Amino acid sequence: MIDAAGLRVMRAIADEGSFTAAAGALGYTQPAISQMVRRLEQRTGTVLVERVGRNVRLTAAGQVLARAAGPVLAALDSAEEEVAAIAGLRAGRVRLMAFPSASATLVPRALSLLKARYPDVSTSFTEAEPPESIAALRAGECDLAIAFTYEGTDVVRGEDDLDAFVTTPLLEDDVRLALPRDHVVAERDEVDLADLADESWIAGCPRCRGHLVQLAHEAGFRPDVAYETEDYVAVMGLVAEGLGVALIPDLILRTVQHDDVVALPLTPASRRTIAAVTTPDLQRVPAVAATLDALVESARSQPTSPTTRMPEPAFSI
Amino acid sequence: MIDAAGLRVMRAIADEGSFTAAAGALGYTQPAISQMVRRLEQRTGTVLVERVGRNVRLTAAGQVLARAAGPVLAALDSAEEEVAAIAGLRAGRVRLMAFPSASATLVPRALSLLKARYPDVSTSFTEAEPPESIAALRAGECDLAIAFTYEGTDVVRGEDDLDAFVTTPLLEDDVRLALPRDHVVAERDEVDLADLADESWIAGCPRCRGHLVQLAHEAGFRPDVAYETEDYVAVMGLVAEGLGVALIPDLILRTVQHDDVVALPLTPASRRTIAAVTTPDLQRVPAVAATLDALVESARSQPTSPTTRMPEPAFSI
DNA sequence: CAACTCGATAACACCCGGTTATGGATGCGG
DNA sequence: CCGCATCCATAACCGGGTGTTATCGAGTTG
Repeated sequence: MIDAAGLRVMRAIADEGSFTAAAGALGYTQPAISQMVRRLEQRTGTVLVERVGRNVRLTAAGQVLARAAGPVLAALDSAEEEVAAIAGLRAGRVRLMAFPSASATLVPRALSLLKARYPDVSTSFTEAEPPESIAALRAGECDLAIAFTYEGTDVVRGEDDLDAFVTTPLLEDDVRLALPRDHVVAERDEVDLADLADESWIAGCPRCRGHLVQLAHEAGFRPDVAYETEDYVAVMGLVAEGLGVALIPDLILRTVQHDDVVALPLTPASRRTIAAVTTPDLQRVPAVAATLDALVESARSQPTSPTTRMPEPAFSI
Repeated sequence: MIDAAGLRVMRAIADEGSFTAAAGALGYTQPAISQMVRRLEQRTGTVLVERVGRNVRLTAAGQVLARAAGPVLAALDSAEEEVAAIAGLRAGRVRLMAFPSASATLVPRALSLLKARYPDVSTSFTEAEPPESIAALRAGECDLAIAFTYEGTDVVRGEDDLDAFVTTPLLEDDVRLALPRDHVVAERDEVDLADLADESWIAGCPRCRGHLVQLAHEAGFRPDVAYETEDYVAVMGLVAEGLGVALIPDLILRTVQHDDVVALPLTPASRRTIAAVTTPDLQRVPAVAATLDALVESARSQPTSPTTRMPEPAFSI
């Protein structure tokens, strides 16, 4: 019934003492004020201003409205400012989820970039493997998920919600074979998986294990998975001790090294794609977009090994 | 930029969890909400709701608006209620001014009537003779003035602002001649002013004195004004002691009596009109209108003497 | 899989809320 | 005392904000 514009006008009249002056203060013309007051008066059914000679004066009811204007307009302005802050990246929040090996490299750099640019955007970060992070994204518990997929398969499984998500490729990461330095094939430049059909295998996360089984299947054998751990430091230790061989993404080798372990490229090459996933809506949230930018930049500045390269020019947003 | 309607919509969405439900709660249709949100989003330049599957969820910015809605709308409602209270006579204020003899009779009864009907309308009352009360009315220091005028002249002098004021006649009050009981003409039923040309006169307020001089002039003499006082009790005392004669409005004789004084009708009759004066604007203020009604009623219920009668049916409002 | 329901969109209508142009009234100053 | 400046009111007009109905596509559910 009564809106912010009305209050603004009443306050201006109270402050300025005349319709014309109020109009000037608000950037309106005088008739606009005149009509606004008339509308307000017939809406409230009360006289709001007393026309006295050439000027006007507020009645008791008019003063009530003029007095109410302060708090209301202040609250409105502050709400607007808060939203503008979010829009202008002077505020906002991004909830990020990433799988462990991204947490070690991509994410810290990206968050640091973001912090440098928009110190007032707050970020929260949770480690989660792709399936859970996508679920969290769908549930609205997360704004940006960093997931990976092995060649061929899609980042987001279940083609049902194809454009419910938008994925931005960040890195392509070669999968290498880790084996003890004293292994017979450790001398080679590259290695065929079939040559290791009889080895004991060490598998990582469930999806990585699935990928291993898949690759082995293509090479014509079923791998003997003797150990399973998601901790790649442990994997390296196991490999170094000669307890087995493992597939390890190149990105991890950037942070986890072991003198007694060599990591060879595979033939045929296998590769996983690391991508940021969000929803079309969230992607338009400034803080999310900024984080995405930071992630892309962080990925671009990763030390590139010969086998880890940038993905195709990202399917543009 | 952002108005109350927008906040109301955002809050409804937050409360109801869907556009359709929000529309229902607000009495709108669903597309109205849909478009409102879109407008808000392009005004703020920010995503406010996240479309997730079939439902929607507010983004951080959207939550800011939904949260801001509470205080703002509450303040708006309370302002509206306050104005409605004034309109509905559950609040409001009337500043009344009246000349002394009205203060004694008309006003107390009117204020008592008003208080009984609208206990929450507050009244203030100041005694003032007509010229000052009209000035106060013009200056906005008073909402309702009770003035009187002697026959012929207008209540509001200065015909310049004819319809700047609106006057409501309340009573017609005969002017009588007060003289000592033992005076030679005290036996008559009525008296001609010319018969008292040689008396000493006692004058009241400046205007009353002016009226006396005027009447005497018409009767063909200049009155010898020996005493001047605005206190009618004193006037009666002076008359009783035979120090002079006086013109006294009948209304005053209702409250001020003296056994040794008789008050006779004049020929030709002289009469003053007592009227309430306000401005057209103020007359439409409920509390003022209610006070005016009470005054009219109070006047109607005054004990009527044969010479004090109701005025012509009031020139309608 | 069908049905229901939700949101988006298009097309349309209305009136709110601004504009310009003009007139009447007030108050001031020569 | 009479213009003149100024203030408010009003008329006419206009754009667009804000609602409507109708329809469609898509997600959830039995």
